[in-house]
This record gives sequence, structure tokens and C-alpha cells, in this order.
Amino acid sequence: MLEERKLDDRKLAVLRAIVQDYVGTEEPVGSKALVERHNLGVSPATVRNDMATLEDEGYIHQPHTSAGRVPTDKGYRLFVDRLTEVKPMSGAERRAIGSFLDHAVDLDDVVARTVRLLAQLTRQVAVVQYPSLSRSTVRHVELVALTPTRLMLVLITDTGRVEQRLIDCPTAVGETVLADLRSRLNTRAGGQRFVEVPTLLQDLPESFEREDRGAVTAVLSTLFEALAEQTEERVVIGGSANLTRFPHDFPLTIAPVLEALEEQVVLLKLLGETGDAGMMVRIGHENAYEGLNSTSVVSVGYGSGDETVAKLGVVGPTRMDYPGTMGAVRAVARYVGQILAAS
Amino acid sequence: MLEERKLDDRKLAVLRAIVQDYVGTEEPVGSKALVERHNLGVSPATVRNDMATLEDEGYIHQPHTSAGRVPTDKGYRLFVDRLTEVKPMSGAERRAIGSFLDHAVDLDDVVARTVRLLAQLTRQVAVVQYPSLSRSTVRHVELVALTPTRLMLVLITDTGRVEQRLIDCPTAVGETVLADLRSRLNTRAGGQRFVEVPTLLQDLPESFEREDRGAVTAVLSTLFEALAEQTEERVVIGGSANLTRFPHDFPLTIAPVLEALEEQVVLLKLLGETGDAGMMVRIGHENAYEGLNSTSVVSVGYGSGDETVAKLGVVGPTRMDYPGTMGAVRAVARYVGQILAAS
DNA sequence: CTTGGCACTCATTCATCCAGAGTGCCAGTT
DNA sequence: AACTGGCACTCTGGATGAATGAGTGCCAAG
Repeated sequence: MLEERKLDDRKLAVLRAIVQDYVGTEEPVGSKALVERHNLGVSPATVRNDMATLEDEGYIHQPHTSAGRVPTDKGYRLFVDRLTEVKPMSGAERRAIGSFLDHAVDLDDVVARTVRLLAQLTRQVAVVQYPSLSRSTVRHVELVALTPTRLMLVLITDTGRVEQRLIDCPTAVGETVLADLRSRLNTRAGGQRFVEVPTLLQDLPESFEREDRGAVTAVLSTLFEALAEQTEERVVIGGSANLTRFPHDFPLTIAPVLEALEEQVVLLKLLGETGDAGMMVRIGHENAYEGLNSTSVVSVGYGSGDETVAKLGVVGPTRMDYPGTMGAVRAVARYVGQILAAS
Repeated sequence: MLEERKLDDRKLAVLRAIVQDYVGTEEPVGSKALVERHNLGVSPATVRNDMATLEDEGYIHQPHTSAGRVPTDKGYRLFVDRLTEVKPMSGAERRAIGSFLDHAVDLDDVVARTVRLLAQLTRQVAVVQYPSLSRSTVRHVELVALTPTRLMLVLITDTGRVEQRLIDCPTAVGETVLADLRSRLNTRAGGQRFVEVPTLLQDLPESFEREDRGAVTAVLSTLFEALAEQTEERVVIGGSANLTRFPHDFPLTIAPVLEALEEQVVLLKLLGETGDAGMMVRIGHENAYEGLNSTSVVSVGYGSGDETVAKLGVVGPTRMDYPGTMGAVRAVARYVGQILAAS
């Protein structure tokens, strides 16, 4: 509050112009070039005064005396928060996204195509988390008796995944018991979220005859195990070659980024910080992970309907086209959500 | 043959020395430095003559007049083939490999640790293929009639994987036919390798009544499909940050390499070229994929027992320490094989 | 066949210089 | 009070050029 009193509209316009120019040219931008390219309606000298203020406040920075100014992380932050809007994709771009993703044949393919597409659209490194199934629900549970003491459990999730397990029962299970168990499993667990299923089913053995409880327990523990495994999280990346498009800060900054990108844990944490609603932009030092201190991360959740099942985003230099990147990330996330909802 | 008549032992020694020095210093090596660092027992002038011959024959190359010499791909090839031995890992290194891999808890972990380890040992980019299941065998095939025209096929592999498919038959299938089919499937396909199953079963429909053949064919094609999917191959990479250790040829050569590493297809092809027995070294332009023309690939198969179930290797600059890299790759492959055999 | 000598070539390095972009400050104008 | 034009100053980046030195090819002699 106190600080911002000093920043009138024109100073903000100057900051916006600086960010835009710098993102375009990748070179420090001076007062003269600024008034030429943007009609600010004032002279370079005035802009210089504004720039001095902006520098005092820490929004821009001078690499060395008598060079132009470069936005700081703080400057980008202000730019993203207050000086710009997410740039929507053009109709043509949206159609391209659609037709590219529509050809996906299964979940793996959706993710693979998404990461590719995002990398191409933004010309940066794309990061896509596999739909976490902890929010997923159970569509159907099937039990098949292979032999009297050997069952097969088939779990079908609402995202269309099928998982099957073999179960060795301590005692033989009759056909009627099996049918009973099958129907109870589905009425109680069907449509429920994975995480809730164990709670909902824990007292199930009690409603069976004593001699069948061992078998029921075996089935349940196998089911819980399968559910737990389905929530395993995974991240895929793409377009890492785009890192080389910044010959500027080389290779000082690229190596740690590559390392970070190989660490599933780091990526999951990174994406995990994204709120369930809305887009997250982490600029430079705002990233907890040190190797990403000179990069920005734009990420957003996606999912079918209004539920977030996973996150996706891009990693690029702090000097990135924020409006465009945010637009691309949002558009892709929405489209992936639609695909998941449809299938 | 004809060419090599010109290369006496000393010339070969000179080539060896050039390769060794160049790998160490990353700088073109001249005649004087050569005689100083290796006791060749002759004067620089003599070495110069030898170098001229070597250059005529295409084994070394001069970046510009009055610079030292650099080995060509052909030179490295000769070096690898005839001038050096695989350098065995030291005892300490072998123990380190063992203790690192021994802590793996499951297959995913083995692969993840292997790729990490290989990247660290060689300080290059490691590539590890998941054990291919094309060598796996069928343990059991189960057929369950859900409705008269709807069957469920369950495939169990010797690695414990279970795959299940629904089949819609064109005609109803009687219980006796089903039992017959089930038993024939298991006697013929049980214990057999995936790849051989289609051949073994292709004439199966003929031994059934005409009206059941449609159903049998449907079952078979579903089974073949499931088998094919189980052999899906996957490759993981690690240590891509090591690419940045060569600020020399930057970023001209790094971008295509990163692109190649993201292409599963390219990597699978690359590793696929490795013979089942023995190590493969592909130097520079020997790599079919253009983006890898300035890199060398050292790869070898690994597996439990004497069977190769997959390949692993590293990608690095042509100017790499071949003996050391080959030693590391071989040692890791052997150890992974042992782990797989034990589990 | 080997060697020492020698003239020659070039990349690299360093210092110097110049041009240009950009700044901060100040005094004058609106 | 805010803006502007002018001015002196700073500093980078590119160009120029000379010195350096590593390295070569060739030749005549051992």
C-alpha cells in the first residue's frame, strides 16, 4: 500500500512497456526506445524519472550503469498480477488444440499428446501430471471365481482404467456368497472416491457368515491395495530442447533445470503447489526449488467437470510471454478436461 | 587391408596417444605435446610424419592449419576396435554398484536406480530399456462366459502380470466348446513365449466345428492383441544435465540430442540395434539418427541368465573415454542381470 | 627411416579505440 | 509541480591491429 502510492498510472504503463519490450527483444530496454515503440505521450526524460522510481522500488534493475533496464522478479509479479490479462487463444489455435488432442486413443496417449502440444504452443518445457486417481471414483468392481479358492478382482475406474488382481482365499467361496459380495461391493463403493472406499467397506466382513469372513477380508485388502496403487502419481515432461533457445544464460542455468526436470519428486511438489482453482504463476525466486530460481512456472489444474484431477504447466525463463503462456496453458488444460470428461 | 599396410605399430601408437590426450584435454593435440606426454621414443618430427599419414588415411583431422590434430569418427572406431581394452571397474566401484542396486525394492526401482547410477558413473546421459516381456511366457489363459456370446479372457504371464479382456462372440458358445478351447489354449500356449503363441495357435479354428470357428477366431485375435500389448517397450533416461558439461559445441548439438532423447521411438531403435551378445559402440555418424551424429552411443544387452531381456547404455560426445565408459556400462549391465535373476 | 632446423600459417590474446546507447542531473518552460 | 530539452558522463560492444606461440610441412643431413 505504502509503496504503491508512489506508482501512478503512467509508471505502471512504463513498467508494462518495459516487460513487453524486454520479453520481445531479450535486451535491456532504454528510455528512448520505449517512447518510440509505445506512445506514452511523454518525453524520454520523463520516462527516465519514472524508471528511476521503479528501480528504487525494486521493480526493474540495471545490469550496469548506462544500460537499459530489465524487469526484476518483483516487476514481473506486478505485471502478471495487475498489468495484463491472460491472452485467449485464437480460434485457429483452439481448433488446432482440439484436433490434435481428439485423436488420442487412450489415457497414455492423451498425456503424451498434451505434453507435446503444450511444449509446441509455448515453445517451452511442458510438464503434465498423470491424472491422479485419488479423486477418481470406482465405476465397477467385478469378482470372478477362477477356482473355488482363487478369485479374480477387476477394478474399473471412472477414468476408464482397468486393474485386475488375483486373490487366493483361505476358504472356498460359494457362488451365492460371491454374488452377494459382488453386489454389496458395487452398491457401497460404486461411484465413491478411492480414498473413501476403505472407510465405507471396513465393516463389510461382519455382515457375512463367520466361515466366509476370511475370504471377504482377503478380497477387501486386495481391493484396497489396488486402489492405493492407482493413486500413484507420475509426471511427464516434453520439449526440454526448448531450453536451448536461451543462449543467454548458458549453461549456468540450464543444467540445474534439467536436473530438476528429472526429479519426479521436485516436479510433483512444484505442481502440487498449484491451487485447485485458478492458475499459478511462480516467478524466479518464488520457486522453492533452487535450480528453478531463474525460471518461471505457469501451472493450472485440470480435470473432468469441475474437479481437479491433476496439474499441468510449463517451465520457462522468467523473461517469458506471460499472457500468451498463461493463455496456452489454460486452453490446453480446459481441453484436456473435456477429453477426460467425454471418455 | 590395403590401407592398413601403411599403418605400422608406431603410427597406431600415435593414434592411440592422440585419442587419449584429446579425450583428456578436449583440445587438438600437437606433435610436441605428444612426445612429451607419451614416451614414444622418437622425435616430434617423426610423429609429424606419422600424423600426416594418419590424416591422409582419414583417422585424424586438422581443424585448421597450424592447429593440432583431432581424431575423426574413423579414428575413434579404430581406437575402439584395435587399440584399447574395456577398462574393468575397480573393486570399490563394483561394490558401490552392488550396494546401490541391491537396495531396489521392485522392478521400477531397479530401472530408476540403474539409470541414475549409470549416469553418475559415466557422467553422461544414461538410457535404460525396461525389461521387455517379449521373452516372457504364458502361464495361464482363462476363459469365463459372462453371457453366452460374451466371454472374458484372462491372461496370466510368468512375470505375474494379469491382463483381462472382454470378447463379443458372433455366435453363442457352448460350455463344452468353451472347456475344450480353454484346455487347448493352455496345452498349446502354456509356457510358450509371447512371440511364438500366434504361430502355435493359428490353425486352432480348423479343429473346431464350423459354427464355432467365428467365436474361436475372436478369442484368438483378442489374445494376440493382449500379448502384443504386454510386450510394449519403454525407455527411461537420466543424467541429461550431463549434456551441459560440453560447453564446446553449444547449443548447436545439444538441442537435437535432447529432442532425440524425448523420442521413445528413436531410443528404442537405437538400443534395438545392439546385438544380443556383446557391446555395441556407435560413433558419431555411425548413428542412423541425425541428431546423434556428433555423439557416441555405448550400449549392451542385459538379462537374467544368458538371455537378453533388454538393453541399456549411455549417450555421450564422440570425444568420450571409451574404455572407461564401456567398463561402466558392462559392469552395470551385469549387475542388473544378477538382480533380475535373483528376484 | 629418422631427425634437427627453418620458414610459414593462423588462432588466440590483449590493448586500444570508437561509436552508440543510455543515464542522471539541472535549468528552463508550461 | 510536472514535464522537457540539453548536456556531460559512463559503460558496453565491436573493430582494429600487433604480438604471441603452438603447430605444421618440408628439406637436407645423419
